[in-house]
Amino acid sequence: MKKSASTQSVQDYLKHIYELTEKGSPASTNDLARELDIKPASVTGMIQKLAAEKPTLVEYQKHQGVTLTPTGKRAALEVIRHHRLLETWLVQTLGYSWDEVHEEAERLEHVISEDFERRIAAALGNPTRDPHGELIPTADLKMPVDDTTPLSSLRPSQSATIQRVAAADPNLLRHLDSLGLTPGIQIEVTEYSAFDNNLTVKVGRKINVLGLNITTKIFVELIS
Amino acid sequence: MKKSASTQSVQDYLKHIYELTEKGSPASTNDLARELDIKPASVTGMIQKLAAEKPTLVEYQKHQGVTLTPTGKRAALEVIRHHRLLETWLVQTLGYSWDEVHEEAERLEHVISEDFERRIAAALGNPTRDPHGELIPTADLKMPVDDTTPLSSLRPSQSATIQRVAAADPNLLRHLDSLGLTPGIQIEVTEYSAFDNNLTVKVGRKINVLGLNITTKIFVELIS
DNA sequence: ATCTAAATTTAGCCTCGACTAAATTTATTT
DNA sequence: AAATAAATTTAGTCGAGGCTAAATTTAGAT
Ligand SMILES: [Mn+2]
Ligand SMILES: [Mn+2]
Ligand SMILES: [Mn+2]
Ligand SMILES: [Mn+2]
Repeated sequence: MKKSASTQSVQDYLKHIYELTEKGSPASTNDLARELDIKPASVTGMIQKLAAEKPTLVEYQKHQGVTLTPTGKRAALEVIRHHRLLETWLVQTLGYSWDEVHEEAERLEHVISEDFERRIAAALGNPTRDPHGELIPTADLKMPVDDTTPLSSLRPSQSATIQRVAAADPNLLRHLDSLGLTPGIQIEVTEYSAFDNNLTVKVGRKINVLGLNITTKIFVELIS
Repeated sequence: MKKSASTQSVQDYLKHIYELTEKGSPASTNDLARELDIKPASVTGMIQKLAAEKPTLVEYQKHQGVTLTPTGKRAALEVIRHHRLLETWLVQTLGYSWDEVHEEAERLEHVISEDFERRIAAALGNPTRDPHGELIPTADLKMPVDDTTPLSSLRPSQSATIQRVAAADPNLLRHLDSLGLTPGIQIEVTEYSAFDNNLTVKVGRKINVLGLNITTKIFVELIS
């Protein structure tokens, strides 16, 4: 067990590299710079440093982007686990709403101890998803597989349960909350417009017409 | 309302200057260096920078030590309030013991939002003392006056309630806990030895003979 | 195949906050 | 009043992690 003691900065780099490489391709300098809100030149510098460290965290080929080594991936999942457990816990025990937790968790994720992590995980009953429905990496740092489908792919007469809402913008989150579109909620698609891809969705007794910008961000599990 | 956004480092300096100047005299470079575990030369450098900042946080005279300005004092109390609320909250809601909380609070104190502070304060019922009995600065950043007396000044037949235990060493804290010497507990002094200043103290039905090293660290309120 | 635009890297610089070694000031003893 | 010791400050250096401006590579469009 190594205590690598990486900095806040390094942890954020690893976290965002993880997210950008989830679909398989390496993370580009520019994308990383945009996500981290750091200038591309600075990102190049940091990536080069990371790629040169003792236990290599990152695989880097000039002009080809970065990927994580297994060690780097574990470090990233550690931070992501912290983040998602913290969000869950802020909502459950301190009454935060789902649009408020991200910013707070963004800072706390870097400073809590492994002991703290264990305690909140236990207090919450080892949850598998955070308030937005994002999967929480397990204690041994494996990311569970997500088998949800985007709401945008459903068609009339299909019913489903909302599992995950992939949105960060607090305004959008509050809007979705006001429509009742939150994880755990059951919905039914009643209409589809091929022209604009709008879906008409029944939530409880309310009916909403949702555009692609929303339906691609909501992930559901079909009810057979 | 200014968001000064001071760094972790600056916050720790201010906090320790506050503590060292509580008895009236300025904090010396060396004392500060020892408390912060930073070399004296570095402390001089930081103090000089702090004394030169836009809203002055610190009063500094070469070779005469530092004191806090009202602004600096407020900043220090803000951090101390965070620390003590966090300790209280870690103990109450996550089952930490009083010898474990300090280290965790030491890191969290710098990253929680004012919103977080308000939420835990409210959830705890706006407590006035932390798990060690230290007074928690109020929401408007005033430090309540402490009117306790050291246990060492009591004499046989006097009874008192433990209010505060001024110890940081986890081993000592665990020892005191095992003796039942914790805030809120009632005690009675039955014997005093003028030779070694030992006090014999009755706690519940247990009798302990305590040396100066312990009795000067326990602060009580006399029962008239 | 060439030209251009976008992406990426290099080079040089900066601030923060620490450190060591050396100089200086203040305090204590003789 | 000196001499010595202790405390403090100065001077110079370092690593982390940013930034800008300029050079270079790669990718896209004729
Ligand atoms: Mn988040
Ligand atoms: Mn973060
Ligand atoms: Mn503490
Ligand atoms: Mn601290």
